Amino acid sequence: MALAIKVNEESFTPRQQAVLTAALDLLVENGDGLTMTAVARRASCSKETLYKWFGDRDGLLTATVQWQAAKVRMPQVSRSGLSAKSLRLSVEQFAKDLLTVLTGEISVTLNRTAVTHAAQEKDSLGTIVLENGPLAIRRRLKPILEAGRDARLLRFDSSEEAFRTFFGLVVRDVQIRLLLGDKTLMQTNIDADAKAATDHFFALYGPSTPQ
Amino acid sequence: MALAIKVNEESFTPRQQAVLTAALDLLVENGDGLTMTAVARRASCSKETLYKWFGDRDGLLTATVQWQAAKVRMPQVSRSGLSAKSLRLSVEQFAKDLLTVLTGEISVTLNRTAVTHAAQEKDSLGTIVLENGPLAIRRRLKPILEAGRDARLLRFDSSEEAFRTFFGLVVRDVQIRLLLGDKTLMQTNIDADAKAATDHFFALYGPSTPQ
DNA sequence: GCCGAACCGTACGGTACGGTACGGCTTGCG
DNA sequence: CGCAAGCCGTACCGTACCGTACGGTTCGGC
Repeated sequence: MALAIKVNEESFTPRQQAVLTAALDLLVENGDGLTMTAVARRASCSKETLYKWFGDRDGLLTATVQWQAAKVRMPQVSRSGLSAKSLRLSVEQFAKDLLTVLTGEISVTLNRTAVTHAAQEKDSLGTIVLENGPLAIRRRLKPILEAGRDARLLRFDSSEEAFRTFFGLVVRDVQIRLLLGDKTLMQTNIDADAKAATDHFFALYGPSTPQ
Repeated sequence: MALAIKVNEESFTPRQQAVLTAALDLLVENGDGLTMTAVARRASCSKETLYKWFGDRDGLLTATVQWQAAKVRMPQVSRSGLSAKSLRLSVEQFAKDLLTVLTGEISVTLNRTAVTHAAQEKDSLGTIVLENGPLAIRRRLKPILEAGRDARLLRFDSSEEAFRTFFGLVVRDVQIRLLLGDKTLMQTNIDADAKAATDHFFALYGPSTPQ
């Protein structure tokens, strides 16, 4: 029955969170290893309890992804003093945080799980990951960009387009390669990549550049 | 047993290709619907034949993905007359082709399949898709970029970095959103997006721009 | 026309897993 | 103490699907 979205504000009991942690661990260490029996054993609970709490396997999966995705709150960047330098630092920090999260094992696992789920006409996990991933990022970055525009430190017509370009400059092909299991992708210093992406972004949208 | 990579040069018989087509159709129309029984029924062949030809389910899956991925050869762009205008047109055409392929149903299905596969410590499909997707694109675009640099029409230190930035500018968040089943992503005119990406790329790497 | 090879259709075994039922244990409460 | 509720552990059932076996049919070679 899947319980739809139950997490929004009312959280889980500690015991339930222990179960979700066990489920997430199983997901991370073996993508398809999330069987109800395995979760029950790992969490030292009974399958009956799992079904009582989460309805069915999909409900458990959804709760796990939702719960974990909501935990991935990247640190807020201060948008107080809005000088050219502070704006640039904020953006660069944002790029760093984004890359750090995206290249993490948990993010890769969650995205893989959601993609697999979406491959079966069931897009609920995909929606959750989208909502807590790219869209959450957008919601957080957009005000910063718009503040930068108001302060004449950035130029763009559509903050949506600006954000998506920023996303592309930062992420590039990193995420898809990780999802596909590419191991030749060495962690070439996230800091350097974030700095380069920020340079590019300001080259495109900075005040002294056309368009 | 999976037959490792068998496709490289020796192709499949027409009958075998009909089987692979059936398998691909099943994949596209229902991601997880690729059961041996379904393929056999769709292709009007016996399961015994499937196992004889492809070894096991993984072999069939691998053959299907490999065969289809190899078919996705984007049209070559001419790099003959290398004027500023022709280079720009080549790059823009490349962006268009890339977006067209990536947003296609077959590409989404293949990538989802490969991601799912990679989520199970089996990265063979991921490697195949990587090899025929991003890496093939890179192999084809790099010489164009380097020719542009030789002709002083582009500036960059590493063609690898230039390519990856291009990829990011073109793809942005489109692919991950499609893989996650986002339906709010209207096809906002691939041509316009390709043009914008090309503009950005030349703004960053064109001859009159620092860095 | 005969034979063997390839293949179709189907039935069957084995297994993995989702979901349910039930006995037993602990805990809190009157 | 007695009882009820919640939960653990486990046995169990039904189903889906992989992989195999086998009889029947088509087809090319001799």
